[in-house]
Amino acid sequence: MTTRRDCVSGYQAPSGSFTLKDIGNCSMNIFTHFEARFHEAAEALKAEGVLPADSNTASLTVEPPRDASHGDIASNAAMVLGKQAKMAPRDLAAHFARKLEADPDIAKLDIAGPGFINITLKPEFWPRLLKSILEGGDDYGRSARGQGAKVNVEYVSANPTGPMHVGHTRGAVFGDALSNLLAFTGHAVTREYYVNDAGAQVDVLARSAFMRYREALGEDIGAIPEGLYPGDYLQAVGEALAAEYGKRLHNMPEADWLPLVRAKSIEMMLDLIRTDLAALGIHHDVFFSERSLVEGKPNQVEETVEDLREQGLIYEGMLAPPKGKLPDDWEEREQTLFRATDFGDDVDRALVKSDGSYTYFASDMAYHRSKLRRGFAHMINVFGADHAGYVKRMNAAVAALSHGDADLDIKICQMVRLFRAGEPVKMSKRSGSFVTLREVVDEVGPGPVRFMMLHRKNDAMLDFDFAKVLEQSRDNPVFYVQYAHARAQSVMRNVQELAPKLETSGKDLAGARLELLQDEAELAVVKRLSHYPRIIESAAEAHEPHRIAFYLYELASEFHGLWNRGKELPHLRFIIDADREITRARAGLVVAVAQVIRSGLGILGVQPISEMR
RNA sequence: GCACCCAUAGCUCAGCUGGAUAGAGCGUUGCCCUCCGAAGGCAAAGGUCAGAGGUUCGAAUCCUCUUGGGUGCGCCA
Repeated sequence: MTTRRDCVSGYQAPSGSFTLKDIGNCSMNIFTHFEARFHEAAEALKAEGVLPADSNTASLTVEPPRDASHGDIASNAAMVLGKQAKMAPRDLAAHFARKLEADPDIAKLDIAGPGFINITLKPEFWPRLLKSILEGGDDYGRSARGQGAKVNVEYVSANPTGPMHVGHTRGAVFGDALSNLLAFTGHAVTREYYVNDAGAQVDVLARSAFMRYREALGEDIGAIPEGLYPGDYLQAVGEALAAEYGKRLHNMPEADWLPLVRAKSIEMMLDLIRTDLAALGIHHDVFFSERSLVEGKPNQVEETVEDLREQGLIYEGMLAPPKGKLPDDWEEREQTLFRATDFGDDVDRALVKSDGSYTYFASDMAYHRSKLRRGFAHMINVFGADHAGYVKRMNAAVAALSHGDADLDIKICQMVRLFRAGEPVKMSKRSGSFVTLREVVDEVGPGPVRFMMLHRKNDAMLDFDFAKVLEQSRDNPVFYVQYAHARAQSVMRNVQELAPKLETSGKDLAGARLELLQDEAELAVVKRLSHYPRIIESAAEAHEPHRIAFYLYELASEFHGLWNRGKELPHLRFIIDADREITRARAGLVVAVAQVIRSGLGILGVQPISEMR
């Protein structure tokens, strides 16, 4: 397993000062950098006998303190180790302080509160850090933490029976952004879509398309019968079938035309879905066919069941009826069951239907077995809220199939409620008045859709207001972050106007006299920038891309604050005509802010804008 | 009946996997600005973190129960 220490284990220069090279493989994360220092100090204290040799330092953390007056970096080292050392935390903290005070980057070391060790870094540390941020460019924040591990992210997986519904949007965006995030942190990500092309629903789809086929041949089909898909998006399928087959399908028995119509319908519906997803900038690497599991030779579902049977995880038995409301057609019967309860599920799960075919769960097990066999020890599934009930059984399945060697994290995206200027948008499946993904994207654009969908924790409900996401105010985070980026770009355009010869790339500005940035608000922005790698790593570890959206809002807020100071105090403006050196240094800060916003938006899959209009 | 998710300021929500005096936006109140470095700025008030126990140096965060809301609940996909 990867731990924070892994990425600094090769660190060789405990007495050297902080440079890009030293922590290059640590994504310039100053917190992991100093965490390594604390671990070194702990080792030294073990050697001295202050700490027991077998002390467990796993819960030692290094974080930014909540209150800026507490310095730049804080650690709980003395508090988590106090008990093991049989010492008062504050006394142990003094030992850590003794070990760390020689560090050339540390200006001040305080022991505070119950035993926190607070570190204030030397003023010259920050210009060096800003320089390394500028030199890092688009790679600033990137991390090797994933160590190239293969991760399979399955998301969307909507039934190929029609266009994408707005309800699919959140999971689609979430899965895509999470994939970006994991790729940015050194994982080998495969983006996968499971196509449910084997069940009864695609037969219904085929029959629905067949109606449209007859319609395309000129027949008056009247109303689409109950139970079939009425959507007019199937007209194109009917026409395509008519063009391809003429009247030949018409006189065939259903058993003959159904596979042909079904294949064509699924193909066209997947094209439709791919187009919808592309409108949001989403592209999967693999579209995995459920049908391929049962049609393949040998049948992979059978193989899966046999595997489990050999492990003694399959039995024939009866399930107790669910308590409370009993299904109308409940009949007790013996069935083939998977011992899901051995792996934390509530009940054992049926694998074979009464007609002898496999259940959806059986093929889902085979599907995850396929993922395992394709070398994925790490899997993430993004589900909608309506599938929350499947989490336990899927985890049980993966635990059984992998013998506990693989992990599956199922992320549930809660519902999205649509509003139009504060009024809920009514949606009714019965009347067919549902809002499609495409309508939302076409109305507000992909950027605002993506940002807003990621601006909530995935397991909390989300309100999406068509009016709000286009509003130009601080209240609208999409605007506020984009505005910061546009402002930064605007400053740089002005800089170039003033000094056309000045090189304004980040790499060039890394050579500016960044130590001239001494205003409190300027340093606050640099410090905020220093948090970025940490936000990235924690968001990746927790599988929570929304943290990036919130970070960007904070960064934008800090940047706007700096801009506003320039209004009150002209000497703090970014561009000082009479002082090229300070202008260049501030340009470096502005470019770094724009760079980090661009980087974060890139992970969220949002196109930054360079000019407000 | 059972399982899972949620509950934090008047409203909408963060809270970095257990840290210090719980944060932001909106709204409210009070000042400032009318500036194209535009699509405002500063400040203040506002909290029993749903409730009750427990775990420990320390809990909004972890455990148990209760209350209120959401989502599901034999072989459907």
